[in-house]
Amino acid sequence: MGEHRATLAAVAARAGVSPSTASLAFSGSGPVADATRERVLAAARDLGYAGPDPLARSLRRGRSGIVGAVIGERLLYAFRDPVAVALLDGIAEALSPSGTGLLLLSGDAQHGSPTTEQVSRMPVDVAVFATCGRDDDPLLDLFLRRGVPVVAVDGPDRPDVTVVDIDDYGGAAELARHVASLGHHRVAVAALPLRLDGRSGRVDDARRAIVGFADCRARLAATEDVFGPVPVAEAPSNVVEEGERAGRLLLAGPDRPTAIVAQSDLLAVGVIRAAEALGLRVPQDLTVVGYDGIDTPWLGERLLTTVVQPIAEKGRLTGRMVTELLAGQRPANVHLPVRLRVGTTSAPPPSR
Amino acid sequence: MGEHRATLAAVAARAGVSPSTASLAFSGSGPVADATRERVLAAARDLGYAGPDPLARSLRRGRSGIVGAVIGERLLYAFRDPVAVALLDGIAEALSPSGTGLLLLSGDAQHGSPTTEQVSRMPVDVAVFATCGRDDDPLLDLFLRRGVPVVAVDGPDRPDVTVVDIDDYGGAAELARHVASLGHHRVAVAALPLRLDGRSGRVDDARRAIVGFADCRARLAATEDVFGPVPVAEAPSNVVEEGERAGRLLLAGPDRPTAIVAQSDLLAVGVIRAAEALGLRVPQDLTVVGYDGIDTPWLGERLLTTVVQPIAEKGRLTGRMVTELLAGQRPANVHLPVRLRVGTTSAPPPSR
DNA sequence: CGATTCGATCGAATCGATTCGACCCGAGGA
DNA sequence: TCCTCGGGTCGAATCGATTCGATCGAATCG
Repeated sequence: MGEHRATLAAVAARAGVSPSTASLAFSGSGPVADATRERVLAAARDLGYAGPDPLARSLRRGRSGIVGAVIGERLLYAFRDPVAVALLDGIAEALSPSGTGLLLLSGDAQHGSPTTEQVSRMPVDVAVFATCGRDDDPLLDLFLRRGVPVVAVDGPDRPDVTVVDIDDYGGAAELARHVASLGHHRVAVAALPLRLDGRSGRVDDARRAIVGFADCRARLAATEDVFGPVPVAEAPSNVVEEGERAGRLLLAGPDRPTAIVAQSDLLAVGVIRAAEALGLRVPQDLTVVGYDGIDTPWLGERLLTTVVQPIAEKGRLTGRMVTELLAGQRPANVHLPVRLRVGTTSAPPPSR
Repeated sequence: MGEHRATLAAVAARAGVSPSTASLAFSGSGPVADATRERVLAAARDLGYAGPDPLARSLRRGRSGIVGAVIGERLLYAFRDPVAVALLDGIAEALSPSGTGLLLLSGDAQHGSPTTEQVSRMPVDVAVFATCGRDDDPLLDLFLRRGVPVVAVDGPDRPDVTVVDIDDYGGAAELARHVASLGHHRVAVAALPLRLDGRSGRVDDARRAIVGFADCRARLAATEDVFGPVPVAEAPSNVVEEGERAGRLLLAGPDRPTAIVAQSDLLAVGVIRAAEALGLRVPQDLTVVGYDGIDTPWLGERLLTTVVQPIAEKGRLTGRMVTELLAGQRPANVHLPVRLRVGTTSAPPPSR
């Protein structure tokens, strides 16, 4: 165990060839006589040499063969979000043929987690900001300064990053018009995190000023462009439980809304749970709508009224952007359309 | 864009110090006068130098700061499996303080995916076989040959790898005895993949001989030690849909079982769906039991009878094993206990 | 006041491969 | 027969940092 691992030079020496030839024998690039290759491979076998050291190879080549996926929250939360998972899967699938690996990175430094500096020191060829396209993410700048190309999903619209996003505003607006056309006036919003700092609860003006996520901001703007200013409860992360908390909060007040616009399907499921815990029927007593268009097994036969985004395609396209960047190209931004799906969780408000 | 990125040497030259001093100024290890450090940092700022190149640093240090997580199937499938996700989350959490990254690796080479060779060339300090502790995984040997320590979860019991697993046999046996004590004799099994080759359907003797996964094998053995040989339907991956297919298959025959033992909760949910589609009531007409003890929102108020494994702890412990290996130690194997949870999906067989 | 120590800095070796240009030699063309 | 051409091989530079040991001046100690 103490002995050092065999190196390519050692193998070359044993095979009686120069290191350069040994390298050629392994990498396959360049002409090598079959006999020589055999000799090198045999020597490698004798010495227990399992191929060139990835680190040395990467240093020389100038690339690591690794793509970083920045996910904002704890792995657990990101993985509970079907949208994030599908996205990562799409990236992984697109990357697979080239043998590129996917490295999970945590964006926001929290208790015990590595510093942003540390994270940006990871050897990635491209960084994908998967679930946290915050406008002013320091990590984003760090990667760019380092010369690492960045793809931002639903991310900030900056000239130096490639953006893949959906028509957040358009979808949210169409959804809002649907709710309005049913006759609702008293509407409230269960919002995605405005910023990843763990805060939750009712959003006041000060808090509202710092909305850092493009998607969250666009959806909220669309809703308020239809209904005017509405009460907003913020969930600290995109999970059912937090949707339930936000729902309880919104339904507790004296002026109970007749419709709640949740900024994601997971939050919507939570809101529905909160409503039912209070004895409210959905949609008879309360209309609840979501965003994303994921499977919602929690709801049984009911179909959530929501905006369906092309998740799988988003993932695939993101993956393609990455491979293009790896190939040295500068791909154009992509803006995907969404579609309103009217389900069984929206209805006219109860007549008083 | 064409100009080469600044190097530490360039920064050192501009600051009027030697590269060694500049290195010290960045890494912080070793004594550097404050004034000197300032000068170096200023030079770095001028040159747009964002810190040492991770690849070079890794080569010199001999470690990459990356841990590989080998997940057997497509990302999408692994992420749909709450057990796998919780495991990864636990690892990520344990790794977080040290700033170590988690690299997702696909174990089994399939269409379009990188070869096993390619995967084993990733610069990882430790490899965790997260959801695919196949006994004879070639990837496992490749990593070991390369000198990369391996942690196998539910993995093969080999002297050269660290194993974290649960009492699969014990749990499955207790579960089987529970089912037997209810009076069931005609029992069938909906099995996890015996091997990751996409095959599904009824398992004959030839197929049975190649059970490659320790957990799957142990659970099956325990069931048959109680009931004797039973019909087995194999799911090609651990998702609800495949459980449903397996369920339909098992329920289709002339000699319909009165109880189906699913090797995971996800499969059990699928089996229940299949049963209900056939007009069978669970548990009155059919007993269905699972394994894992995850949340099953699909079942509404019903509680699955299952074996609960300590998922979160498994993840944490796996993470700890990894950090110990990174510290150069050789941790001992861990074997976690499980617990039978009797829910509302098991009952005596219908009287004829 | 001479000897010792400590802090700050520097030189040079090293990590392990890749790759460019040069070189050699045998075969084919003029 | 001489010249080219190209397959096969080798030397040496290079990728970009880290780190060990040496050096040097200043401060401390006896």
